[in-house]
Amino acid sequence: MLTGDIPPNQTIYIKNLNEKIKKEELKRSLYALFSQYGRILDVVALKTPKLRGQAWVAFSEVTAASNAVRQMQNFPFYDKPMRIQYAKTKSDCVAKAEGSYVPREKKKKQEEKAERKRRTEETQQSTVPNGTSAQNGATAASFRHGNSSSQEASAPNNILFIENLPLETNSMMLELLFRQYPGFKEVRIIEAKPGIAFVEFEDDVQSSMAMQALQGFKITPQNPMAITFAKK
DNA sequence: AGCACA
Repeated sequence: MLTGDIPPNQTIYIKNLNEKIKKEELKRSLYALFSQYGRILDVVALKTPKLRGQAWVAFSEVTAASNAVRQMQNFPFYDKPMRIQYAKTKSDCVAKAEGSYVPREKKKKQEEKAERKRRTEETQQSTVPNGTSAQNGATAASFRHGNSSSQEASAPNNILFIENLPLETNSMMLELLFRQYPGFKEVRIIEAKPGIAFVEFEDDVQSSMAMQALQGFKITPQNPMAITFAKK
């Protein structure tokens, strides 16, 4: 029983998170860590007694969630292995995107079931609101998904692999960019292979943050950086 | 262990 019998869901449920991490930092780190698998619609984390140590990450695609469940299973995140499953229910942000969102009023779990049934029986006269959201710019996902020769995303690594750099890029330029992120250690360029570089951080979480922040960064208009984790 | 969105 690895993930239990929970059917695939575009939202993942994460538990065994380090409860000492502040909510905002936790959400940002989760966003950075998981955005390599696809577009993230929302990250939810609460610190209430019942819900601390857990979080939900909603993706725009189920396949992104599936990859995340597999690849990040037991990933040591703030010194604790993440336990990841599919969420049991649909996220509000997803329902909103489909136009099927109904704000919850005070209700108990039993009434929720009844309401869910009622909702599906209703004829779908839901008017989709104005084209909402889709606010964050292009990220890692744009590159990997748009690339026909792309394979599986590499597992998280404290070393980043940078491609599509202008040929004249030197390590000083890259260091200026990457050293603004915590945990930065060093840049390595390969003289024999212009256009690529490796950037090392203290750990995977910090490298992920930098990846998220600088993904697609353009040193020249023709050269959006493509950042992935280096292969181990 | 624990499945929410206020």
